[in-house]
Amino acid sequence: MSPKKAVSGPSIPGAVWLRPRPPRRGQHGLTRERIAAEVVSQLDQAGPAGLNLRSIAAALDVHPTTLYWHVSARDDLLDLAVDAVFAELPLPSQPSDDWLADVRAFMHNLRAALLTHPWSGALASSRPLLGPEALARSEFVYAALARAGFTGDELAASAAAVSNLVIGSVATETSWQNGDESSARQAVHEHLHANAETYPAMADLSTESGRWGTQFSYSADLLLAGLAQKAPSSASSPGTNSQTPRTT
Amino acid sequence: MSPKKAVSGPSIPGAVWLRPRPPRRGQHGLTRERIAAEVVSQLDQAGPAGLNLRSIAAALDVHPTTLYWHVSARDDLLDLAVDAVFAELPLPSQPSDDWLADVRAFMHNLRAALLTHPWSGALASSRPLLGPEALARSEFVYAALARAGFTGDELAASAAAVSNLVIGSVATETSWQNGDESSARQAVHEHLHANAETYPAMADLSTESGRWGTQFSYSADLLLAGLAQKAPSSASSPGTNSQTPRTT
DNA sequence: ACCTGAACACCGTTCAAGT
DNA sequence: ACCTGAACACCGTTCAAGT
Repeated sequence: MSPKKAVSGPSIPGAVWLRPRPPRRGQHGLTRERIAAEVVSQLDQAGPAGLNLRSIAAALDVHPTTLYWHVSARDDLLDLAVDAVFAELPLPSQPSDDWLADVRAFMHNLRAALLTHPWSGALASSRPLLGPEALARSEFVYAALARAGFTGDELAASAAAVSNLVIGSVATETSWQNGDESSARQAVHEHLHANAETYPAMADLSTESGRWGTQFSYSADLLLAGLAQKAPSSASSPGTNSQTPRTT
Repeated sequence: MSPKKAVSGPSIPGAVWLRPRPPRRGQHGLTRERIAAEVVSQLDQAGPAGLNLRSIAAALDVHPTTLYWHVSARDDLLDLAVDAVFAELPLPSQPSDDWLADVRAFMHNLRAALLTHPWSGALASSRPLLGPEALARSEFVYAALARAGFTGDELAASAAAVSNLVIGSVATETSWQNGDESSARQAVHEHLHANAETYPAMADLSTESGRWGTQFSYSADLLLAGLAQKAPSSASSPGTNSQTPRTT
């Protein structure tokens, strides 16, 4: 049984972070951090479907059921792992004077971190991100957008748009990579081409890979252009009217 | 064993659609459509975690393993279910003369359809959407954006941005609703407030629910503003903010 | 072509017991 | 406070056999 039986813990995913912290370290020196690190490493190797408590426990040299002292369910492990990925995201100690550049950099950094662990995009999109590392990054984005003049609901919506676009993009991208991407891409391309009358606009999509990066960049720039345009204090966004965000 | 053993079928999620169609109907009149409908209904009741082959088979009055004649794995069932949700999305038989309005309407309609089946957002964000119903909707968006003048990679990136933002938003929104949302919201609010020094910008976020809709709307408008601004043939987008001069 | 039936390997979680 | 050990209920998938 977990310690301090769920004082205020609602049963949503992400709820690990809302419960009181469990004891620091046991006889085996088992901590949430060590567990999280092992989960990340096994997810990297086997993906979410291949994750099981028994092998994690084995790697940590404890009995499988021991894990239940430190977390309350398998789902908690995924929350720990996702937050560990966010920890890899560089967090500028202080913001620059260009909020738009800060947001753009955040988007690209977030994508990079999530791509390093291909399972993380899908997980991040399907559970509240309430871990301390994730919250710290959110705070950074909120601060940048607040400098742009966004407040209240519009601030929240702007920040959500930024995260959702990035996380959604990475989730889509990595969902292709779970199998043999090039052959999948080829099969889809043939399928669209064979049904060119029903899908005229999509019929001649490029079959080349390696376009994920440029396409993401352009997607991000679309949103950034909208942010720059709608920012209440557009004076603080040097690039608004004169030059639209770069297309790298 | 599944029929026509995987001629070109790559092992990604979404691959059901890339394999040759299985036989039409068996002795029990079992079809992919009937299976899909049952999966949707059980997902509505129990969510993805509660889905199991045995109860689906029972509801369809067949032996559990019979399902393997019609699909090749549990994962295929999820693909069928997601495409069935897309089928609920109204698809205008012909586009209007306002591409921006068409895209905006699509975004709101897609959100509405996905919210009807709270499990669908997370699934849609984590697998390629290659079903016929999903492709037909993609085609509609591509066509609208093509009218705006987007081509090639920029067309693909624009369409991806639209879907990814909507699907990502819904996935986030529904991930809160898997448990007791109001108490979760409350707990997070308290947590942020208790750590107001570390999260100054997020500290006084509204704790009210019912803001999902307005926030989504604003998020969508941010992207739409970017699309309008960057559209090569912006003449065809009547609703753009006239104050933003295009540079290129 | 479509479905059955038995069987296998596995997995998350429980609970009482140890120290 | 932390961990063990046994046990339970369940679940996706296989394969050979039926019609």
